[in-house]
Amino acid sequence: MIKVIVVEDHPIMVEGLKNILRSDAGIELNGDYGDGKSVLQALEKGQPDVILMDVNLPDISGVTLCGEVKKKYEDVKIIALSIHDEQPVIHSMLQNGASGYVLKNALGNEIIRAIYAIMDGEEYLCSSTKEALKNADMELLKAIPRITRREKEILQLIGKGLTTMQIADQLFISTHTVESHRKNLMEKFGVNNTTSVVKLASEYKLL
Amino acid sequence: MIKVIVVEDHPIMVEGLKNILRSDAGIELNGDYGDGKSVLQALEKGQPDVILMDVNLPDISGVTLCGEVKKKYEDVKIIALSIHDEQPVIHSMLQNGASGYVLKNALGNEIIRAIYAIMDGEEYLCSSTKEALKNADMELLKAIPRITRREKEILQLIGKGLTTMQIADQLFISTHTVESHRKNLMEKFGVNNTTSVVKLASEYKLL
DNA sequence: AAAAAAATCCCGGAAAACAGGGGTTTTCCC
DNA sequence: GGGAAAACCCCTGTTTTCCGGGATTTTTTT
Repeated sequence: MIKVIVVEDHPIMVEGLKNILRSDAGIELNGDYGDGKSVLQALEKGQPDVILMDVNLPDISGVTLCGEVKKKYEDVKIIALSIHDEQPVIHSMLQNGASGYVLKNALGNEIIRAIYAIMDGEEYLCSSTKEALKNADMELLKAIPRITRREKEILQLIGKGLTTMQIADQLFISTHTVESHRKNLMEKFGVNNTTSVVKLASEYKLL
Repeated sequence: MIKVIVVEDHPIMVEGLKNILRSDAGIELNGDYGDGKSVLQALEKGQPDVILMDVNLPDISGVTLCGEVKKKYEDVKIIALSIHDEQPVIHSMLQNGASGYVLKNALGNEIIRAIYAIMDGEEYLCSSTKEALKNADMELLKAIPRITRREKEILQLIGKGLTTMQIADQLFISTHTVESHRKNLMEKFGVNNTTSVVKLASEYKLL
């Protein structure tokens, strides 16, 4: 029996997943958790074979959670579940140790297939995910940029529509500093204006 | 028996909803559809009492679909299902005739409760939705701005990171015209820079 | 304790966006 | 069909952002 746990904050979705998993005799559902903290606690008392993990959780990002789980329990396989097909999101999850990536618009049996595939040591990507990755060559694929606390702070204020000067005033730093951060954000996101930074940040749920 | 149909593009979610609806003896599930077009077709051959409708569909926006369905079949009650708790989204759905709004992180029985409530002629909002609406007084609530074809086009190009001049070139209009549209977008969204426009548009899934 | 990363500050010129004005053509409603 | 509103188009001056370099001081990590 393959032991599976589900990490997902939408109860209706959990309901659907339970249903799907129940339909397969070789899979045993060992509990579900609505956020990152509770699953980390639960793992201390024993690990499943596979975690089905939503990428958007209420407390911490799926990318971070995935990395932490794999660091502590390297044998646990993780399948990412997501509504995003943005390449950097997919890429970041895989880099953080996920063995599979299945979009939420996938059919139920793709989940089952994914579980068996990764138990066989394969990496499983659902068809839409493959489609999304196909166009870019893996080498050039950008991950979600890692931004610092301060940068995030400034990003959020920019998102609120504040100008450089207003941000400087609010954080008690000079406008030059704000501009530096702005510049670094553009650099990290690989774009050349703040609008695009905000758009990407919004897509990656960084705001 | 209350006849219900589900409009939702995530099969796993549909699975969960089916499960929940099956558990109630007074509700009968009359089919599910993955996009707006197919549900409009299906409605021509007969209407249910209630439609559970996802706000984010692959083909048309839930807001539009809701309006169209209500225009043709005013007796059909609609419950919006959504992951967003943004006020303008909620407001727009309700203005377009939805009788209920339930967030996807709601518990299964909230769906059941919502169905019965709206069949009694009430309006049903789940607790998180009420929370989201509470802070703003209803009078001032902004709906999602209605933008024109051209404006949307320009919005998308801005979202791609193009400058005014690049957009002008691409659409064969002058930079001044682009700036006018930019201005109108800011006006309609009630903000004073493009970055905020893009952020909001992204939240409302207008890009 | 050394090295790396983050956060802070600085400049000047070029490029773009913004604000506030105007006008013409569609579209929609009565 | 006619009037109003919306959509679309254009212009000028001012403000803000962007780009290209810098530099110094804290943290954090190894």
